[in-house]
Amino acid sequence: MSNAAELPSRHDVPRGRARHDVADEASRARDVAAGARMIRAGAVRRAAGRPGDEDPAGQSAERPCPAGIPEATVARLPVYLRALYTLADRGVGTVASEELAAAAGVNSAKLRKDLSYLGSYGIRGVGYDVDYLVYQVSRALGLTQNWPVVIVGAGNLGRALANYGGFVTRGFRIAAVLDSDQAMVGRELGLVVVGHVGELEAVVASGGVAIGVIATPAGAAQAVCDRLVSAGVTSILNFAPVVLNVPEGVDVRKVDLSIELQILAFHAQRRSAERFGQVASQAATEA
Amino acid sequence: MSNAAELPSRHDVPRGRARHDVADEASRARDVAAGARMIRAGAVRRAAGRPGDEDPAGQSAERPCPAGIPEATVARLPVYLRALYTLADRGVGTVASEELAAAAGVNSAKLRKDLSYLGSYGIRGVGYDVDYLVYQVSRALGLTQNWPVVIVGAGNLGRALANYGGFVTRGFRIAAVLDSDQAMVGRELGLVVVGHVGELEAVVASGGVAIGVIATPAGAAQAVCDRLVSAGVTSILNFAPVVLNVPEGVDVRKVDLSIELQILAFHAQRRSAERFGQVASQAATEA
DNA sequence: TAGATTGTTAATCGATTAACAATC
DNA sequence: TAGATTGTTAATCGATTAACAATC
Repeated sequence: MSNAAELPSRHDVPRGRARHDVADEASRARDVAAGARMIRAGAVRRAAGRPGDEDPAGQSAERPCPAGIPEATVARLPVYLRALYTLADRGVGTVASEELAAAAGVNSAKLRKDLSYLGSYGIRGVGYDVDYLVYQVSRALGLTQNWPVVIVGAGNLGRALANYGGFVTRGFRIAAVLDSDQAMVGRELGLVVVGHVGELEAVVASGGVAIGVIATPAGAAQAVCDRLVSAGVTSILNFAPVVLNVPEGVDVRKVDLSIELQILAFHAQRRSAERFGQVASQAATEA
Repeated sequence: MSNAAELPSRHDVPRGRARHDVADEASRARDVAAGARMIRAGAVRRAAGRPGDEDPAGQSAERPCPAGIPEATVARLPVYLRALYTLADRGVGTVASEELAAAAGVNSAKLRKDLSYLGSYGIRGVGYDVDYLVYQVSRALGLTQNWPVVIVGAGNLGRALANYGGFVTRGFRIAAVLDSDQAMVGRELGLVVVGHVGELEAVVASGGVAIGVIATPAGAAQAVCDRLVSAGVTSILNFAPVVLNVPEGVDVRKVDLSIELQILAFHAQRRSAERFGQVASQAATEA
């Protein structure tokens, strides 16, 4: 199965848009070697290297950015992608960097620079084709694959995650939700049934799971992490409030409510301090 | 009520630690003007300005960092604070930057530089007093106040947040959980009863709420945000997958599961690409 | 004192941004 | 062509880090 055929399908989204040949953005990757199909053919070709390079094997569509994309850029691509989907749903066919940047909450120079790391997918004087850019950003992020994810911990948070719609959408699917509590095992959450955490290794192996989500209490997180890593998981999203120790080559991202709240508190305090001079915040002391 | 008296209490945590005069870290801020109580008196004085400055008003303890703390540092302070609490619970009285940095998952130079923005709270040749540093970091973050928080949205996520223990702990308390669904109103979540979202303005006003958490569906988030802002909330933690528009002076932080997953997917893809050359990841295509 | 560790310096690195030549 | 907008340059800004003087 080609990657292109796994482009997250948006054809289920009702739209009444007037635009060219949308149905087959996905097919573009397949027959891009056929060349100059549309206005964009030049841009696609250029993505492989310098203008004028011929890219005879048609690999530009397969490997658009051999050089590394800066971390800060990677972190913003999902935001752009979301904004692009919103535009597409509104029937917008083409968008200028200024508009897209506004929708994403960044400035346009940053947006253009970020997108330039993926390749030259815009048209000077015109803007970016929304669907085409959706496809290119999706592909850069690895979302033309469908990543199976295992969620460990079926407490409040794990249940929230399993029921979270955005999870099942483009690029990810829940392979399993596991819990150590037998009372939890067997319950239906979203589309899956909670399994016992003892199945962790089997689920990872049989499901080809590369991404694990830790939604356990803090005390259990490191042990679960160790087991995920031993089983072959190399990407971990950690909701437990602990710093996980992982070997080289394993990627951990952390989502931490209390840290976010504390950062907000810092700024709130600073604002109060500015308003009241040296006196502490009314907002908090009143309560 | 003085700020110092609102230092988040840790006396409920069972500990068997051998250390000096712990009971009254909180009181330190009150009588710090009394001066040289301990080895640290010198450091405290210096925090106000250059070594040798006299700081006759004793304001150093009230305003330790007149200059701005870098954003990157602010974001790490909560991580240090957590590591410090863990050390304190283990009965550790003093910690070197190398150890604390390891516990927090950063390098020691960064840790020392970060802490230096708060003041000079270490002792050369010795390290940092754990309890004292807990207090100083807490104060820098504004956690010596107790911030009332309103959570809007009592769906899966809102319920998870309301039940989240870390929420109620040091520095924050849930003033209300609100939902637009009458079927939800009246249910008990953690320590509070779900109210109707119509009460939002009243709750914010009467509770002196400065921090709002948006845990609604994407479609409702901007409207809720607007109402929170109108009501006077200037710090917002947004779990809805939308870019919120807020006026100048309102601080929004975003927690977004699908963005984190997408960033993980990017790195996972890159690792597969490195392993297999140009071929796409097995992990995902197998499944 | 001698050993240890902080707080700070300065060099390096990466990210942001305005401005504009390229070009649609 | 003229107007518009991209992609890129270069300057600026902020963050990281190793190294070490200060000093406990």
